[in-house]
Amino acid sequence: MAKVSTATVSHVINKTRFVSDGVIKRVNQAMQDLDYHPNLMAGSLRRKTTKTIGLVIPDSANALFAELSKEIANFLFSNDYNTIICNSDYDIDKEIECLNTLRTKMVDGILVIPASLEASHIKKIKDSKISLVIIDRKPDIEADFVLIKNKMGGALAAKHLMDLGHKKIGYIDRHIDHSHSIGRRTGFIEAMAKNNLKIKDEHMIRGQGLGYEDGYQAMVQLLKLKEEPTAIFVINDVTALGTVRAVFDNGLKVPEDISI
Amino acid sequence: MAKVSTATVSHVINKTRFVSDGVIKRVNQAMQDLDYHPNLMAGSLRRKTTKTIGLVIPDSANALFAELSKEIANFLFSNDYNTIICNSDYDIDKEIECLNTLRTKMVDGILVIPASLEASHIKKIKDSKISLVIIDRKPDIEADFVLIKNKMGGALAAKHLMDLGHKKIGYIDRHIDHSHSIGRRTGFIEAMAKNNLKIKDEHMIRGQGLGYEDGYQAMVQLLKLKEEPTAIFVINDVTALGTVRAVFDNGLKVPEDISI
DNA sequence: CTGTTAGCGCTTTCAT
DNA sequence: ATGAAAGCGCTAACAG
Repeated sequence: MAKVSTATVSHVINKTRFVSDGVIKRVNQAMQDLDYHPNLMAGSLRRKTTKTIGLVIPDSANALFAELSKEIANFLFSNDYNTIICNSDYDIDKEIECLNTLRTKMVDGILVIPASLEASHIKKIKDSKISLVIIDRKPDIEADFVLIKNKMGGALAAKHLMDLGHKKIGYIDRHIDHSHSIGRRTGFIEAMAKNNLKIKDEHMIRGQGLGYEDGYQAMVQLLKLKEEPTAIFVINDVTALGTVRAVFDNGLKVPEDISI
Repeated sequence: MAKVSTATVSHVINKTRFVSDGVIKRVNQAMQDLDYHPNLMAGSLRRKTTKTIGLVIPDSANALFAELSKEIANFLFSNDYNTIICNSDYDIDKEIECLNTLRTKMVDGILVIPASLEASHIKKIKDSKISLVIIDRKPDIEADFVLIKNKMGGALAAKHLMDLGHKKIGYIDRHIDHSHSIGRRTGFIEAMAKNNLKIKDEHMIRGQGLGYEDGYQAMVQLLKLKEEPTAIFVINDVTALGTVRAVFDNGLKVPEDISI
């Protein structure tokens, strides 16, 4: 027995042909002995399916996206698919490059967390026969989406803080409104309104961006007020870390009637 | 012009044949018009190189590994390679599965952060003609490695804390010794010794594992002592987060002569 | 039921 | 300088 194809054998087993257990064992043994690994490239070319999925993501090191992409990759792996990860770095041109490369690599499907709402290039994928799912943002094209319940998230955050006894609650976001901002804020404000609470104007900080430093500066601003909030909602984890740091740098004061 | 292959054209341009600029432009135009994307599978099969690299990693969501894998993927992408990420979950069997899949997908090279020092399966890759680089750990096989300077890291950490004025420094790790543990601890202790300082036995906590809860419990133990350390070295980020939380839950006391 | 063959879409080689 | 053809390693279709 000179050479044996796994693929052939498994095909034989699964589909049409009968092969005795003995033969299967011997074939597998031969595969081991020869250290034979079937060339999936060839198979993919023939079968027209690569068993790989592309994931286009703005920043795979971002804690949320890292967790997300891990789960995606693991799920796909356990279903016999592999994942090619491609960082767009929140840059449209890179996103286009990613998409084109993935297409050229003949991935069976693409998952994309769009860098922005400008999505004509994503529409091109949709128009091809590659399967497409858009995650986290909703550009104005026809496609399958997996989205966040922003409003509910905002409401839950407000409820959590109110349950802890907070009444003077601050809100930190960047000044540009996107769907996440709007949804979360709406949910947050509505939930507070139900308890007859509202965010004071001076407690609503809308800074430049969503970075660590932005959170820091926003909090510094809040700390200058003569009436500080006792809790703050921050739109995003990284920004929140900056906020936390600012609080520490200025001394943490926990009111008696509030639990952390 | 019915169908044009990018690959052919670029080959033509780069290697042997001369094609006028006009033709190149027209070909590129046609490619756009037809929305033609060359099938890299076919090319790979023929060329015997896939322009993709496999990365086997214990947990791609771990902050350190996430950062690392992002940098790797970005670097490779900008050099015209793609990255297939595969989580081993610190499990040897999964690691073997990852390696085999990657091999079957004909990746040009594999980067692996081993799940353990047991590496006979990694040696098999090394023995094949797939390029291999081992990162972060050093199993006992011949290969190319990228390793951490643990001893230096430990020394730097000690120096940092001593520079801040700390003299009573605690040390949290799990009880099992691996190369990272040994290296960092050695560097740390030596650096302290240079300043005639040492870690008190009761300030050296060696717990069960490296999780958040392990860090928490270790710190709780330290906080029970009548003489607490004023600073702690923790072997790993996640563990350290647990430690920090334990400090907060028990009230943070900053001695006057110490800066954070 | 088993063995043979055509062909996936490229790239490389060979002939013109 | 250009065109034709072979073949990468598989799998699906087709004979026998």
